[in-house]
Amino acid sequence: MITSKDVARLAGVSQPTVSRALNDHPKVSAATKQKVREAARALGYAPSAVGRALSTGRTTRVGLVVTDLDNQFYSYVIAPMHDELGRLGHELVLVTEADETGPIAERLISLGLAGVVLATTTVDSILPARLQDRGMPFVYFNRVAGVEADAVVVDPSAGVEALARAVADAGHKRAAAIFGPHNTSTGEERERAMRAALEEVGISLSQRDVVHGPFDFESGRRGAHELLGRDGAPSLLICANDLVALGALNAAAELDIDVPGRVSIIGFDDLPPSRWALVQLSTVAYDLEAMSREAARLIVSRVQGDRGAPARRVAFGTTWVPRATVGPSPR
Amino acid sequence: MITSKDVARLAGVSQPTVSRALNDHPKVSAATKQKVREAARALGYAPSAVGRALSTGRTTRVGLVVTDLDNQFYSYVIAPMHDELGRLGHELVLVTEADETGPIAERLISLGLAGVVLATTTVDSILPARLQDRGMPFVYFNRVAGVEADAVVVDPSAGVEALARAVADAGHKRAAAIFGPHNTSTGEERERAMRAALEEVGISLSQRDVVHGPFDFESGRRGAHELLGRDGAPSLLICANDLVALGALNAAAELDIDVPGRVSIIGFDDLPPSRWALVQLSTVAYDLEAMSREAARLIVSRVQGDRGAPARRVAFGTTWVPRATVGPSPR
DNA sequence: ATCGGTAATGCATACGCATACAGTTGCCTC
DNA sequence: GAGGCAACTGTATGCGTATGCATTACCGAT
Repeated sequence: MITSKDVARLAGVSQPTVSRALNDHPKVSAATKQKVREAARALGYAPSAVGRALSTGRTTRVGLVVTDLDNQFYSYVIAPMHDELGRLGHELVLVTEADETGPIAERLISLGLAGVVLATTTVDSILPARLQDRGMPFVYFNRVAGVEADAVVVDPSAGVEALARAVADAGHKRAAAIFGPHNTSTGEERERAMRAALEEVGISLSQRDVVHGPFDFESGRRGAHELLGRDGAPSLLICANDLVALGALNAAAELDIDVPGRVSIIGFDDLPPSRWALVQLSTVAYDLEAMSREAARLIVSRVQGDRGAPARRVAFGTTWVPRATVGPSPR
Repeated sequence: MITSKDVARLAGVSQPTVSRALNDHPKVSAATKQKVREAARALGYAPSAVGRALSTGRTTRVGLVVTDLDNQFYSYVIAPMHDELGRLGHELVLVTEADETGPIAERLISLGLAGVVLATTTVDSILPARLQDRGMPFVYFNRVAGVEADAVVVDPSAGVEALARAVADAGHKRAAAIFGPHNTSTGEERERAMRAALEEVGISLSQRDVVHGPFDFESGRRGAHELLGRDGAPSLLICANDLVALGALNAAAELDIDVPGRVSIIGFDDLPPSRWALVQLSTVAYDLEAMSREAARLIVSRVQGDRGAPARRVAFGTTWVPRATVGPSPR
């Protein structure tokens, strides 16, 4: 390994001078900087992030904490977040932990992360409190929990209300729903917003026609098989997110149920597959890419100093995007 | 920050004893280990990966180098690779670099990565040679380049040959194709295998009916618009991978071309969306998850010592998976 | 010519951990 | 009862970088 000491020897200066020269310290002469830079280039010197981290007590690594990394939702989060972090001189480290009660806080500290983005916090997780105790900066992404902290969230109301009006106008009277888990703020909030909006427009949602499950394809597939398999099923199926809706759409195809002829299906997120011509899922959209980038910016600004600043909350609005999976209520 | 020195003070031992105790060094008495462990727990001590890395000259971070992180193919790679790395006590750091001629080798060294998985190497990339010069262990994933090194690859032949026989039996005589980029080993190899297999069964592939493009959805969409828009287009469209095929399928939907009534479409990879009831893409399958895990195991074993061992090459076989997008040739 | 001052650089050290090596026990053996 | 050995544990040090402080050199001013 090539160290700053090697560069120093070649440039004929001391090691600290190399450090200062390469970090563009103002009290190093231009001539020396030039000399050092040339020596560094000649040797192909790359400063060790490890040495720097130990010396400064800080790293440039940001952790993205996700429990279900195989959920495709995150593929649309990771790319922009990683890109924005890179732009800001930071790296992305993926961290999963099935069990948030375990020693994950210790693990995050141990990894030498500068800060953390929590993307799958459940409301009963003790992780936020632990992180706060330890002084580890963090940002909630999409979901929030008890502890006050920076957060990037979605405000479902606008999109959901527009959706409700649209389906009411299309003549739907009874809805079914596959909602998200109760222990996530996102699940609860969307469910609350949706129930309120449906009630507002006079669409009924019987307890018999509601199931809950994780935010994934299989949950949608299973839920739809259960809800749509029966006789006299509602004409409208509302899903916790797009992946659930895609699962439901596929279940409908498996059951040979016409969409939107017999049932209309609605998602939430507007992931790219929803826009496919083959799919054309009606959904509630928001700017997930911008949201991912915003989370990156928030955690970096938090890491770089303003530890004491009050918690910021950035909310992204939603819009209703009607596509081919919604139609008039049959009969 | 809580350090081993704090633990040492509380436990009434020296710092090195803490280090040895927690690393289960054989020459530390059981009583001392117990005492140290209790002190560590009481303080919530988490060993600093940074300090350890500096001291041992090694980290547990593995980089996954990808140019187009937003390509959904990688979402199906990242989850299992991350999981397997975690199992082996390592972390995954994502690294992208649009320009592989830049100082990326230096960056990889600088980041303090123990090893690297190259997932989007082009055959003309200088990165592998650079890494080899620097003594940075790496593994080719899916694609390979000039420098000899560990590699995890797909052998397309079995699946492609079965595919060719199947479509010949279905009466197809003329094919079109959207192949991958010429500067990727994967693109070239699949094209070669496919051309050979088609020739073997007497299906023609006119130069007019071939386009090349990146391995993504848009490439398939664009290519299909070009190839299928014309009169007298072939009855069979072969795509470089599933994402390309999904793009092509969607283009067909946009053009109102019946699949497989007027054209049969074939992919390569068997990504989960291909299995959706809505999609049912006929494709050449291999075990991408196992492949991702294998890459993780290879790089870790390389990092943990056997630097000198000869390069290993693990090839995954393919099978032909006929689904709904392939049918008999019209007329 | 001497001195103060400033700009530039070197010296010493710290960060947290691991490890070679040097002690310190205590116990066994003869 | 003395020497020796095993079993532990402490001391010293190094990893690569950054930074406070001391030092040098050189300038201008008196």
